[in-house]
Amino acid sequence: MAETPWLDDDEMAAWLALVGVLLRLGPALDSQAQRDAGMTHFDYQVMAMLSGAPERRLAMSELAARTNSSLSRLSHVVKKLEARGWLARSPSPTNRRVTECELTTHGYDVLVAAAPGHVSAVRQLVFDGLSPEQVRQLVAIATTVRANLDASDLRTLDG
Amino acid sequence: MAETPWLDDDEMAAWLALVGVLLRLGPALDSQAQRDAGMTHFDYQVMAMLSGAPERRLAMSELAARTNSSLSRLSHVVKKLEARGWLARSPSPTNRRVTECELTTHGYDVLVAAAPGHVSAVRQLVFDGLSPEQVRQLVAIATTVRANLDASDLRTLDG
DNA sequence: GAGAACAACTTGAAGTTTCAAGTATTCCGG
DNA sequence: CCGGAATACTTGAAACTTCAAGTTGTTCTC
Repeated sequence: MAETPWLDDDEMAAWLALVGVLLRLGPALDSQAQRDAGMTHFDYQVMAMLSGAPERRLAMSELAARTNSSLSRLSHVVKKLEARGWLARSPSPTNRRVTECELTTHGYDVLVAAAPGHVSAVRQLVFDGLSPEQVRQLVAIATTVRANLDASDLRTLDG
Repeated sequence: MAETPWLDDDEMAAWLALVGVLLRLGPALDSQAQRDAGMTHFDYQVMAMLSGAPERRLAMSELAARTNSSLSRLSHVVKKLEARGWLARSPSPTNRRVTECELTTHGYDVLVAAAPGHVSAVRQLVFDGLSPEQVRQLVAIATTVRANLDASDLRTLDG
């Protein structure tokens, strides 16, 4: 751990505010999606990523990467969504250890129906009151943090 | 829902980056805290908030507010931490429906031992690579988003 | 071209969080 | 000061996520 310089005032303020967002935004999005569309925010993300892929199809591991989730988490969720008929799994024709996931027509319809409410929630919860300038700042900041997270994944923290 | 203007390019970029952070930062912090201190990041937050309060004591509802959690979630977690001897509950002397929570000496020691690893993780995962300018921007942005979240809590979304 | 590592999943159990009730206490209007 | 609302929690069940294996298939190395 070596030496650990404490957080300065700005950093502490940023950290507290960020934790507040972290802890509240997830539940808030889940609650909206659950109420309006009977799905989790993560369910929505999975279907949205599929809908944007060619053929509305992706390998599980690729889908996990694009939804920022573990393969295990994805596997459980996909099983649930498959049971609802919103997507279907099938073995990849080219690599037999790969499972591909495809959004069904029904799933696509459900996604389309859920989209406006989702976008409206994101607007209300995140972008309301932010200037265009701040939105650009947010892109830069969040991108840097994501890079930090990716780097730490590899080093399992602390190196 | 009224009309729903879609997200523009900057907003979409910000949203995707933010979701990435949202989905990865929580687990990353949990994993560090679990590995180094045998606790959840949320457990840490609870104990840290108590340690900063006068007498290291707070009512459950106040603690819930300061940790951005539901009372129910807090209640379950406090029960767990109490079983470990890290904190103790007792009825408030002044208001009989209030339960107060106090960090024990042992709990304080555990917290102090966990702090350096936690701070180091926050530094590594969040602040690494951010300029002081960006840290200040983050404060402003996160504060605005928090205000949005608070506002939506009251209106239960969509008004 | 075996066998060892590795990669892509799946699964069941354990831990966490939410959800829906339920209980006890305090507040407030008449 | 009575009764209905609101507040402050607690609890058990359901839903979700992680964790630790386990399976099957691919790739690499000698």
